[in-house]
Amino acid sequence: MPLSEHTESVQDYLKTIFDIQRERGRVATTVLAERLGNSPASVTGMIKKLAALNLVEYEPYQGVVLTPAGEKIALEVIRHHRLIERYLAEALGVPWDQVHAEAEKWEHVLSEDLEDRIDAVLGYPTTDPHGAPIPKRDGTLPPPHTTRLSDLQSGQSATIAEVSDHDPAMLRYFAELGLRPGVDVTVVAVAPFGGPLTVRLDDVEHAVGREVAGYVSVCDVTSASGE
Amino acid sequence: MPLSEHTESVQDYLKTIFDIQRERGRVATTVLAERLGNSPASVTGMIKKLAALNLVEYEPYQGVVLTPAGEKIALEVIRHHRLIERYLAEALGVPWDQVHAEAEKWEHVLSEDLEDRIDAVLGYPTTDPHGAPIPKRDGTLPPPHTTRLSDLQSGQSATIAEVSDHDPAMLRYFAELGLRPGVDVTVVAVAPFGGPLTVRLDDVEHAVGREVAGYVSVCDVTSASGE
DNA sequence: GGTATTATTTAGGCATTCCTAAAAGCAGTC
DNA sequence: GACTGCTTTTAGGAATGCCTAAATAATACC
Repeated sequence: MPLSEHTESVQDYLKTIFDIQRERGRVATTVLAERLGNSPASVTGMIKKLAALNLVEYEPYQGVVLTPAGEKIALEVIRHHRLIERYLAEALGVPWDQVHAEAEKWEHVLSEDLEDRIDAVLGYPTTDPHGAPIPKRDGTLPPPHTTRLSDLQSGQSATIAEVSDHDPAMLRYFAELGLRPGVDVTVVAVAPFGGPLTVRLDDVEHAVGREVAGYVSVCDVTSASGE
Repeated sequence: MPLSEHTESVQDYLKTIFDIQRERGRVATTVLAERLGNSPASVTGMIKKLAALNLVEYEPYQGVVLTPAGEKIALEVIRHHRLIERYLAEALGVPWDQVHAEAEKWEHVLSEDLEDRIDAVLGYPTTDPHGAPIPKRDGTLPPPHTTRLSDLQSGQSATIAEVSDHDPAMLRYFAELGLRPGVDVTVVAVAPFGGPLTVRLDDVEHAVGREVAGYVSVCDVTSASGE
C-alpha cells in the first residue's frame, strides 16, 4: 500500500510516531497529541483508525507502536521530508533553518518520480540540512546519534552532527550562533548544577543552556590532551 | 486575503472558473462540474460558498463570474501552477507533457518566498512549457491567443504558441508528434467538410483531426506566397 | 402554448478529522 | 486500601466537501 493511499493526516501521525518512538520507545497519547498540536481525544480517535489499518499496534491506555507496515510509510514520508529540505537549501537557496515548514507541506504531494529526480540532482545525499539522515529508498536508516553536546566535558572538542528541528525558534537560535552540522566546537567550560556550557565556535565563545545543548548531537569527540 | 487563507478546493474552483471564463464568459454549473470532475449538485453548493466569500457573483440558474477578489486569487494559483510546471521541466527534467499533474498538487502548498526563488532561478520566465503565459506577481496576464491551428488554410505556415493541457492523453499525443510551443508548422492540405489537416512538422507530415487542431494556438502566420 | 429535455438546485447523507466536556482508568501517597 | 491527580477514553458535535435522488426552473421543439 503506497504512501499516497493515505491521507496527509495519517502520514503526519505515522511520521511523528516514528520520531517519538526513536526517542522513547512506546508512544503515549499525550506526547503524540502535544507534538501534533491536537487534543488527546482527537489522537485517541485517530490512533484507533491507524490500528484498524494495521499501521500501529494499539493497547488502550498503553499508547502505540508502529507495525512494519506503519514504519515503512513513516520512513517514506521522512525520506520525502528530508530530501525536500536538502533540495530547498541546496538548489533554491532557502536558509537551512527555514526549510522545515515548506517541506512539511510539500512532502505530502511529492510523487515517486519527482523524488527520484531530486535525489539524482542532489547526488544521492545522505543527510538533510539539520544533519538528520535521509532514509534510503529501501527504508534503511542509520541509528540515531547517541552523544549530545550537553554530554561533553570541559576541554572536549567535537563536530556537530545534527541539530533538532522541532522548535523553529531554537533552530533560528542555532543558525544565528553558527551552530550547524559539520562545524567543530570546543567546550571551554561547564557550569555546575546543570548550568550552561561555554563553547567555542569559529573562535567566538557562547554560553549555551544545558537543555538547549541537549538538542544538539555531536560526533568525533576528542579530549584536549589529544585523545 | 492571501491565497493560503483558502482551501485547496476553493483555489481549484477559482482557477477553473477563470479558465472557463476566458473561453466562454459566464460559467455554467454543469461545465464547471465537468471540468472539476464533481457532480453538478456539489458545484452548486461550493458556488454558494464562494459567493458568500465574495469571490464570485452568483445568479441562480445563470452560473458565476469571478469578482475582482476571486480573479486575484485565481491568478495567483495559476501563477503558481505555471511557474511550477516550468520549473519541473527546466530544472528537474520532467517531460513537458507530464508536468501538469505534479504542479496540480504542488501549487497549493507553495509559499510566496519559494515562488520568488523559483521565479528568480528560472530568470523570470513568461510562459509555461505548454506555451501558456505565466501571470506576473501583480496579476497581469496577456490576452489569450486567438488563432488556432484549425484556422489555418492550406499553404500557410505558423509557429506553435500554445497547446491545451486539459487532456493528458491529447498532451501525450502532441508530445509524440513533436507539436510543442516554438515549433514551426506548415499546413500542406485541409480536408473538406471539417476533415483533418495535413501539417508538415520537422519535415514529416501528419494528419491532425480538426478538433485536435482546435486545441493548438499559433502565432506568426505566413502564407506560402511570402505574406 | 404545452410538452419533452436539459440544467440546476434542494434535501438528506456520508467520510474525514478536528473539538470540548465528562467519564473512566491508572498510579502513587498516606 | 482509599484518595488524589494525571492520563486516556467516550460522548456528542462542528466544519468541509463530496455524493445520490428528487424536485424545480429554463429551454427548445412541435
